[in-house]
Amino acid sequence: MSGFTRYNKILNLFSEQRSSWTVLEISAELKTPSSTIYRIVRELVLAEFLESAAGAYFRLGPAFIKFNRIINLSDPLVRAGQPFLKKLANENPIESVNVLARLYGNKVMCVADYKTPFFKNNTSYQKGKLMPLIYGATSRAIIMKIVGKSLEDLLKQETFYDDNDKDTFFKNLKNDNKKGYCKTEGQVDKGLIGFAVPINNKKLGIEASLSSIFNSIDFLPEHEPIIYANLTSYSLLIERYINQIFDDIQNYHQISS
Amino acid sequence: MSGFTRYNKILNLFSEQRSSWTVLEISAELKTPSSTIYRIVRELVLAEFLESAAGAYFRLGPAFIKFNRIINLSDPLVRAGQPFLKKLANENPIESVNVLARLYGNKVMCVADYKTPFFKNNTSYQKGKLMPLIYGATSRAIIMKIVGKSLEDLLKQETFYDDNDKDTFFKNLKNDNKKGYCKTEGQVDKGLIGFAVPINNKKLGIEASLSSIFNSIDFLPEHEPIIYANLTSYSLLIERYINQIFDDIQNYHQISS
DNA sequence: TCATATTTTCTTGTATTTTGATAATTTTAG
DNA sequence: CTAAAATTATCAAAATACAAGAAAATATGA
Repeated sequence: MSGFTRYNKILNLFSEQRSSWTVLEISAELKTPSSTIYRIVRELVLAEFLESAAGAYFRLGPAFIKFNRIINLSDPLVRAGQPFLKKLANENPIESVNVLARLYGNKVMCVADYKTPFFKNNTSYQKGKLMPLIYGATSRAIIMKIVGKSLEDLLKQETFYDDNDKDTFFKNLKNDNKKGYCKTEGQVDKGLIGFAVPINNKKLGIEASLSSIFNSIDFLPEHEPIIYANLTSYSLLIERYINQIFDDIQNYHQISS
Repeated sequence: MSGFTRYNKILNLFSEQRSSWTVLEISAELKTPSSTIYRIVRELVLAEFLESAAGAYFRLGPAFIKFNRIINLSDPLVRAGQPFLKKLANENPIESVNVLARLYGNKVMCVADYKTPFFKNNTSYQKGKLMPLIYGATSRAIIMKIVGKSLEDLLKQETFYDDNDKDTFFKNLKNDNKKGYCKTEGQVDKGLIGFAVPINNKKLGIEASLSSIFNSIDFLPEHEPIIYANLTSYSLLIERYINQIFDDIQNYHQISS
């Protein structure tokens, strides 16, 4: 273990399922002497990436809350998309969850969302939660704009159920590209139906999607064109706004240098 | 620069005011050769603590969003307090922002909040933003339960305007303790009035506060007893709930070991 | 309260990493 | 396509992380 890995391995032990660890537990898990772990943990506590809790346990520290806020205030995608999610929700014909998601390694992560007040179910897409790459409209809308070697690399780690499953996936992807949007039902959450369109900005390296998710039971076929129209127009607005934010950042850097 | 410091120094350059940096800029700022910075930045990008953006710029990476989510789902204070904020808001006689805040080093940080739909102004207390220790009810309610050497250490870094200012501060603190809650007007944000009560759990090492903030213009003296009663009863509920969560965690660790 | 157990820090020579100057390569922009 | 900019690779010297046990500090419980 060397470099940042040494710290990252410890931080990555802390999960939704297990959010507190003692030094001895970490030491056992990573097969590393406890004196070493004590030293590293002390460093992380000093930097507020960990904090000590009751009974010799440690948990993730407030530095993450601080940096998360900075991202929310400054990430061009979040900044550009966040303000439109509520508006999109209000223009949808039925109760919905609206999600802005992006590629994160070879998973998909929601970075902003808005749920209408009376939408009862929960989607699996929650801010910060990693989601599978090949299931659900939210994810597929992101991949549909990726081509060639990039796509190949991305899918390299995915395992399809069988060759037929794989063929269907690629056929759907092609179809999505023709239509301009994705639609899936029950792929990620039973009882929910999702629609998504891609959001891209090559200059800024943004590969993302905007989606609206509904209860299958509320959804009627005549809603589809409205949903699609809303998604499309808001995705264009967001893309335009991203460019504007980019220009602002450029100007800022030019002035201050 | 050694150990985690070397990574932390770089990460801490990224702020609300300046959220993207090039390697050369970092190198100049930290007076460290660029070849070294390139190597460290590469490590941080690999771990997704940074990500590369357009034009050779880097910004904070999605790892922070991921870990922030884990904290929201698992931090005892956030878990215990979050569900009550909306209820507290609804029982207040006027529109309000309701904040759960905690000690973070020698600053105060909001970790959860709920604003009633028609509250127009913004408070400075935002999730993840560091706030001064000695101004505002939210902060003072946290310090009021800290005594002796801990208090001394905490205040060591604070600079009071003059001796008179300092005296007033300690007199207020004593008074707050007698009343059981804090009230300040316009200390942090002009036009806002804040009420706060402490939330503590010695076993878990929690030093926090619960507060309701109102527009001064909406506030009438007869609201005060209701506000105070609400804050007090919810703070007790939250403290009890924290204990329950603590027991759950204890059980979890006993079962899994 | 004191004695005991647990947690954490300290100490040390040695092994491992990190560093930074420079060169080589890749990417970007016109 | 070319030139500039950004990034990676190399490698010996310098810095530091490591492991193991001892020591200290802290928590626990009768």
